[in-house]
Amino acid sequence: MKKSYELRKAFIDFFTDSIRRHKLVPSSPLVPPDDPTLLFTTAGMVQFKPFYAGTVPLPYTRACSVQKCLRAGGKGSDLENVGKTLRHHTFFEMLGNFSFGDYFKREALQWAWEFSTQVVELDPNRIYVSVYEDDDEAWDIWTKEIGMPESHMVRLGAKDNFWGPAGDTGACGPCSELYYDRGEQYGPGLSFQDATLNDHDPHTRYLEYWNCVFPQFDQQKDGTRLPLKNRGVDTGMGLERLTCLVQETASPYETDLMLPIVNAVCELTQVGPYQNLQIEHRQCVNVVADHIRALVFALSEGILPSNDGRGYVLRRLLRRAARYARRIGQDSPFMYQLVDTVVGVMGDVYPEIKETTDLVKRVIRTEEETYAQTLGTGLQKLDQLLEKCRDGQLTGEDVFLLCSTYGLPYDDVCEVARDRGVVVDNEGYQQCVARHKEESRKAAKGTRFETIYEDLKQLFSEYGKTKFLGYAEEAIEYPLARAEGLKVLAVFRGEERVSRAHAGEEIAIVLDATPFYAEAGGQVADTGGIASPTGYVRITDVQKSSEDIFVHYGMVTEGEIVEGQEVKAEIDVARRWDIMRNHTATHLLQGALKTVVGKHVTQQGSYVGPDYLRFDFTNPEALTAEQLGEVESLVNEQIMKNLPVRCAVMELEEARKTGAIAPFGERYGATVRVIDVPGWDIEFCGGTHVPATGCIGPFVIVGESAVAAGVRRIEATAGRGAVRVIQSERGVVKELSELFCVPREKVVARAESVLEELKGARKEIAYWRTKASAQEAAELLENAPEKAGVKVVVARFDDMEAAQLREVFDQLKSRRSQGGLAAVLASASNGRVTMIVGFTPDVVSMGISASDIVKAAAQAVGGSGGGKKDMAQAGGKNPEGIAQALKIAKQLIESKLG
RNA sequence: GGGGCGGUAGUUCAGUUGGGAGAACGCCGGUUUUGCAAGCCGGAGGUCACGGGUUCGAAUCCCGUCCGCUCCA
Repeated sequence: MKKSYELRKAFIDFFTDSIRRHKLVPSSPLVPPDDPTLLFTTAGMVQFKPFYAGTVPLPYTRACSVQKCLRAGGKGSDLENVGKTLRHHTFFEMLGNFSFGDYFKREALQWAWEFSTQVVELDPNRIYVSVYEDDDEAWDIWTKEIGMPESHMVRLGAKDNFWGPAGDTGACGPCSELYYDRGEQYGPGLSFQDATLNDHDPHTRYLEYWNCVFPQFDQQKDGTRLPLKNRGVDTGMGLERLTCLVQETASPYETDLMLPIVNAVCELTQVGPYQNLQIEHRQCVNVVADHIRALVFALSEGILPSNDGRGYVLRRLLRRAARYARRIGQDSPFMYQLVDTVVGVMGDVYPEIKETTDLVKRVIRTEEETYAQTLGTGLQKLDQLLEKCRDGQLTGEDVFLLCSTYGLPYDDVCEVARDRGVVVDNEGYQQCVARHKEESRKAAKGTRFETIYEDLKQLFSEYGKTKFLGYAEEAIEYPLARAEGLKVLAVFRGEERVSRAHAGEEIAIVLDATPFYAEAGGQVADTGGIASPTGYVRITDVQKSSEDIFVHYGMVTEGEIVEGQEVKAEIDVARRWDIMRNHTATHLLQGALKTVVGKHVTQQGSYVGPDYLRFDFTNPEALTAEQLGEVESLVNEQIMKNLPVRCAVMELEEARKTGAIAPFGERYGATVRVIDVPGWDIEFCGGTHVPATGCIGPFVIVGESAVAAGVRRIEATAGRGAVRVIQSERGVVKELSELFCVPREKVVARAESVLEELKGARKEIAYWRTKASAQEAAELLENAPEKAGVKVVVARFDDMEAAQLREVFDQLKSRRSQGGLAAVLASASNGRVTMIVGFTPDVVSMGISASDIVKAAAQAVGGSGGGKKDMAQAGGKNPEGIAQALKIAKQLIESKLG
């Protein structure tokens, strides 16, 4: 029986042989570089999209690959199907052969047939085929040239046999799919046509295993389809399914690719042997086995679970797996223990997952633990809501609240409610979900280039991408700050393309070439100005579109600017120097971190601006003060060596050989810039740098913090920013040393002793204050008139706060153990009045409210107040009125007592 | 990108039209005990995330920022 690794090899050998001559291309990362329309690589053709579109020169016209794919978020997600069917996966490997303007349907189909029947020796009589409804060409190739009987054929509509595009735009076209009849035991008497046309194949008797797509259209953002520049072939065969057919297992989960993982799940959860499980329980195991593979691969590429974008997809994968595990009685963290199994099965083919094993385990475990906590608080909240609901129904709003706010899955809510005999308002819940989705969708529209997207696209087709002058040879030695003779290609005011714009208007400008760097790779955009013969524009931001059109945002400050004009552009060169210093310093920092903290340090993001830089990287724990000091020293040493900073543009493959760090992967076929600080750091980078490290000047780390679980952030500054930091810190120390009248090195000890003294003094003050107020309280009480068994104390203290007045009242109360007490106390300080009125409980029970009294009295001091019946306070701005206020309060209390 | 919830003692949290910052556990001291656990008595520990605003007065209301959780895109 053929093993999965033999099948991979057989496929590659078949297509790279001397007849077929395909170029073997390595799998691209799961995160497609430079394709924001796509969350993940969902098919083998993703990395070749520009080849079909014709936006890059073709390095070859035939290729084949074994591509790791993830279909778990966004368009083309199979997440919900995993567990429901036996054939779906979120993570899988796709074997594919591709033609870009080279061969077309005939060769593609013949080779698919040949590989199926002769190389892996599937039974020709059990192969069936579908074609797109009006694709007679493919139909004829199958029936007339290959000899497929019409009884083995079916024509299907766009839903099944029109593929793509991957993402929102790009290559798409009709396809022809190969199916394999797995035999009577998976659907007795079921015909191929009935299975595919009517979806009558619950046990997947006819397993679709190879999709041959013939891309010939280029789908636009608005949905229209233009002819594709390089029409060709794009096939994809799921390795898991092929292996299932060749090894004749009941499902892909029982092949040598998945079974070791499946068995490990069974062992860890102690459910017993997989073969003995009921079908529902098997599917739970499948879900865990599938999702853990997806997680290991995605995490190894540096994505971390988070609450949006790709990270959110990972979080959902993990939680879905955890939820299914709970169904088979596993409610404590365990999945992190499966990482080794996955690496054992896949690590030889994909060595990248071997290098990150520890980090991946740690991330998974933490995520499992936090999910358990989320579920815990969610269940607690559910408990409260169930207590509250009396008529035996949980409203849709409540259920939605639990899901959207506390993250408790809908299924779990229903389950618990059912056990308590409570009905769930499913309809109301669905309404809430629909409303929520609608609101989110509305809000998501209107991203940066949405409104002028079509115009930018047209500019691209007319003029090509904006030429960035900052990469020019002379610019590397010294930033190219100024350029003349540039042409204004377009001017935008808001969403509208205009021919001219006037002083005072906020606009966006596109030029044919520019010295301005557009924000990318963490480096902020340049600022500066654009001068035309008739006006001047102050530029504050520059962004580039996915076609590399630079859009300069700014305001017309003088005259007017007109489309078609020749203009001069000048960036703020001092600011650019600051940015370049910080950027090169960032590279030195990465090198230093790898040296001091360890090789596992990988970049998670960065920010490079004129005044400081930020660098996020993977590390499980905070750096110690010693490590930070060492990193800072190492960076400064590299600066002092004045190393040259070299920049080279080369092919990706060539660049890889240099050992350059490519943190987020690169699209194949592209040329890349490599920034090399010899002997210290080499990485792919599109940013601008100083010519030699000596230009950086001093480098200072200003902070270290956590960004997410397993990710730390260092903030630092170089050059002028660093000088400012040093000067300001020296200033602080100097001031302190002068204040304390001690030399600098004794400042800390002195501050400590002063704090200690202060603490003691405060205690002492509190002690004496209490004692003094006790004394005063005694006297007050002694001299106070008594009416109806209630002592009425009215007194003025100055320079006391409300809290201190209350303290006096407390003293009075504790001295008046028998009989009632009413107190009115006031204080003036800094031209403001504070007043409190307090009663003992028996006074309150006579129907007098402290709050009413204080309100009435406060009017005399030009203020207001309020509080409770037994204690109220007020404030005012008129100290002269205190005597009057006290009088009013006294009279009111006495009249009520009387 | 948008919606919801949250940030109070070392920890888990309470704090009800805005009016004395609290509980439990943990910690320290004392007492009891052969010793330990437990009990009893006492104590320390808080920029109520941060910054503005409203108010006589804000943990509480409003606005903004940061962070965490969560759902959707």
